[in-house]
Amino acid sequence: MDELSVGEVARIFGISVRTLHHYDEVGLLVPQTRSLAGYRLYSAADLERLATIVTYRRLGMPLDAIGEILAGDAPLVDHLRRQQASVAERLNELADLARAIDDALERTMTNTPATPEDLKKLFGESYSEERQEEAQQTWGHTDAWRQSASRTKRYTASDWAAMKAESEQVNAAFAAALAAGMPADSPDALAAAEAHRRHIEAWFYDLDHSFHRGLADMYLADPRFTKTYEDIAPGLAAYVHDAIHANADARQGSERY
Amino acid sequence: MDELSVGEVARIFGISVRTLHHYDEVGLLVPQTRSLAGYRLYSAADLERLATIVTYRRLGMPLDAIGEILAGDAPLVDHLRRQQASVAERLNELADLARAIDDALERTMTNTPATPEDLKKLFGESYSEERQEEAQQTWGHTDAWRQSASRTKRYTASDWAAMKAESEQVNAAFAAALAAGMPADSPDALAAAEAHRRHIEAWFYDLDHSFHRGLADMYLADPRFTKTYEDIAPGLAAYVHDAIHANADARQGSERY
DNA sequence: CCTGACCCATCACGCAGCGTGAGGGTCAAA
DNA sequence: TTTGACCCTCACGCTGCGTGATGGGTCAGG
Repeated sequence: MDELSVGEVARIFGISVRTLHHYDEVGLLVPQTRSLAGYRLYSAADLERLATIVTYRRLGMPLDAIGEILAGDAPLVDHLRRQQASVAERLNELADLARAIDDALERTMTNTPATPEDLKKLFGESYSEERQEEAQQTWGHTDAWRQSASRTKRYTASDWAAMKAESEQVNAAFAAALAAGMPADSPDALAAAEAHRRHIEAWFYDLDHSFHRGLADMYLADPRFTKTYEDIAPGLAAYVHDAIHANADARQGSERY
Repeated sequence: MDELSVGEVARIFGISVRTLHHYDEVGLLVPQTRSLAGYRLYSAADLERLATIVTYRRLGMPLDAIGEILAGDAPLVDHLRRQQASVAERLNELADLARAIDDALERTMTNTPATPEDLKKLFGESYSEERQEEAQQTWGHTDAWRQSASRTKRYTASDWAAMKAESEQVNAAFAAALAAGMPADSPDALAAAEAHRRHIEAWFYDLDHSFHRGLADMYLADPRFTKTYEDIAPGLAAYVHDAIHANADARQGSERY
């Protein structure tokens, strides 16, 4: 007898035994005979029918539609067209979805706050989590710190990059004035000091001229800040300090509000 | 109190009440309070959370992934990337499917025998099922009919269209020879007659020259055939008849096998 | 005759995300 | 107080099988 068991049929067609059981359950492919022990036995005709089923299944057709086709109740072409239409629709939906996800991804990327890793990449040694801790200890109770923290926590990597670029321009202005031999109370130096103040206001916290003086003092007192400026040009730290004080002197009288 | 019931929330977000129930069941969105009667009451915070859920749901994200994002257990970007990958994969699969279905459809179409409707469209009044019946009565017992029937029953609409185009060329050849004043035994007329014979052999049944004569006689005897030719050009029916006979005279002697 | 290694069988739950009743309280207006 | 619109909690249904659990069948070797 050339009748095959479930396992053999499954291997031949590359489908699972469970699938054959399922087709039997729903009446899509009921094997013509059973052995005495109740084993399903598939005839050549069954295999032919199964071949058709597997083919249409690969086209994503639902089982009941395949049943109709095999029963001759409905023309194949109709089902194929319906399949075609539904696949086209899902294809469109998926394409929309893909675009929506791409958009979301991009928006998320550009809106995601920078991670400590991002910051290390941007600022090198001058950024470290311990230094942040220390600063938190020292300044954490001040309004300026809280304001700064609440703003910077939402900064993205590109925000930080923009900030850095701007701050380098400010430093370059100081360095240029120093290199040109301008005194610390020259208009150029004052302009640089004012730009420095506005830069900090723009990115971190409100900074009036008296507070700005304090900051300048700290730049000289804390060797890490001093080093930052001295690395750019020797004498720059003191120059920046003096310029800021001169700027505060010059402007404080003219503040109006 | 600005707490909303399920129905209100559902309307606002354009989702179903059942969906809200489901989110509650699986713990994705458990409304903060219940009324005394057990009604779900959604707070502003709940609505915010729901807005996020709905957004990600529109991106096709599974509920548990959304849960993780909301819990802060997993970064959003990871999930978005996974979504992106899986959507891209499904998109490819669907595109393959679409192609497979198109192929299947085309194969099916080109292999599907033409229906009587197709034939009526192609041949107009000259095709009718009664005429087929009548022809079956008259010729059904002949070998030529059987051969023709067994071949034509598999012809598709495009096969028939090709046959029609070819037959019109043959008729045009006859008409041209007639219009040019060539006698029915001129080489052009003979060539047309031979083309006519081969055309019938190619599409319908084996046709030797003696059988061809019989066919020519019938074209004159049956007024429906006669009309077909006379509609093309007056005198064409007789001309075709004569040409076929002349062609048979000319070739029959030279037939070698 | 027993044992083991594979076959096969029939339940029956699981899944993903709700849809869709069934059966029964609740609430505000008339 | 009745009505009608809402709300509640089960609980099954859908698609096409995957994945055990539990229990017999078959065949070769000891």
